[in-house]
Amino acid sequence: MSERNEQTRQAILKAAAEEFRRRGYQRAGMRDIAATLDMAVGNLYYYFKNKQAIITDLQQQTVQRLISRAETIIELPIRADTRLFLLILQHVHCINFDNPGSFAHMEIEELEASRRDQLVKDRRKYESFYHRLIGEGIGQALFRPTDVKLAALAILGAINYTSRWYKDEGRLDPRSIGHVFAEYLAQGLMQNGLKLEKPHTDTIDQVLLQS
Amino acid sequence: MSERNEQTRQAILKAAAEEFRRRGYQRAGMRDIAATLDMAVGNLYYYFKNKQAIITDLQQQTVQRLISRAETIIELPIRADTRLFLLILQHVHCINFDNPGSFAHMEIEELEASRRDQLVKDRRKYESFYHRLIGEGIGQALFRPTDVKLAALAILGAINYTSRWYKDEGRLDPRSIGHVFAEYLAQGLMQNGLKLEKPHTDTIDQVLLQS
DNA sequence: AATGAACTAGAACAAATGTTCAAAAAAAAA
DNA sequence: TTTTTTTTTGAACATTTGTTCTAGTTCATT
Repeated sequence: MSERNEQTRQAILKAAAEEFRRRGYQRAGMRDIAATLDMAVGNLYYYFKNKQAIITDLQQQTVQRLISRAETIIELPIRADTRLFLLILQHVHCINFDNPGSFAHMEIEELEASRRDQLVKDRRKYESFYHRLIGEGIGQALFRPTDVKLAALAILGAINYTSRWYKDEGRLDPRSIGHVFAEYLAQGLMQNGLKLEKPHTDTIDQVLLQS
Repeated sequence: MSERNEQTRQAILKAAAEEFRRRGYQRAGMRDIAATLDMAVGNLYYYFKNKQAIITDLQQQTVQRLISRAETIIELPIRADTRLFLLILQHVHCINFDNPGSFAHMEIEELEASRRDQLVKDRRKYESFYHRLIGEGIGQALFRPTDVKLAALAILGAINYTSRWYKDEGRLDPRSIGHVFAEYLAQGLMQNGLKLEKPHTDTIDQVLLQS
């Protein structure tokens, strides 16, 4: 793999993500993606086996970044609610800034079994960080008792939905949105009377800069 | 329009919703929908102008029900947080029980302009109930100050995402899920130290039975 | 039973889709 | 420059898609 090769590959991924975000995975055709790059259709197949390989690579890249950051966050020597805040903020930032559009298409049911299984596995792994953190918070009586899995699904739903309405030209940037979401969704789990402890600004910076 | 006609029409809508939920709007073909009903493809076009008309009708039906219930809820002589609880619970119930699958497909960008505009208008109207209720709660110092529109988007995201993972055979029914979500998402807005006041069971029943 | 309307069937069509392939062009190596 | 490898092209193919159309069947009404 040459340097040039890898660059083109990334360019294709970027264009595809953009197209998937604009028109959805189904509607975005290989010809559209090629056209964005002033490239012939067939050339895409020199870099990717097929269309599924593109969306899979895209989502894999994103979920790996999410997991990598989550692993860092969960080990930080700070309160569970503060870590949950970071986890949420980072996720919003990732899918709207670092890897925009890669999570626009969520229906993975019809991917080839092997690709789908790997993705599902990684997503589960990422979700488990939420489960662990929420469970930990409940155990420490920081959070009130609640259904851990449902809470995680609520949080992830709110976050992932952002990629449906977020626009670069909009009123708020991903970081601001992430901040509001993190505060709302983490505070909502807190025991009555307890107040969420937000992370320091430099801790946030540190997390968002990772990989 | 005869009785028979209307029945078949509804049967088609139901089958289509099921198919859309299972495979997504794009992937669900007219032939699939017809096959579910043991019906010829062409016959679908006797009842609906085209595929877009089906999804539009489906979503219109759902959003009308959501609006209708929201109008009732917002006028109830109870606290704003309690009404927000009802609004959320009812929404979860509606898209997973009353009109399952109708919100599975959310990308309305490529509908004919007239259909899309009407849908967008109705969705905005429905969203505005959240804006009003959250704004009211902030005004009464029940909720802490926050970005009203972002909070509404977070709530709607969490709710609409349920139709991606909810299964009839699952651990929890739509009402239980709605209950947990409503409690979490309404409590999360509450002023520090204030506790959400849940509605009475019969109030909930009354709302869920409507239309 | 006869008539007209309501409904259904399924082949056919045009457009769009993902994908393949052989040839050409560009780049790198000799 | 010549040769070899890498990259690009764009036409062609097989499917699948939404949709149309005509002919047939079923149904209600008289």
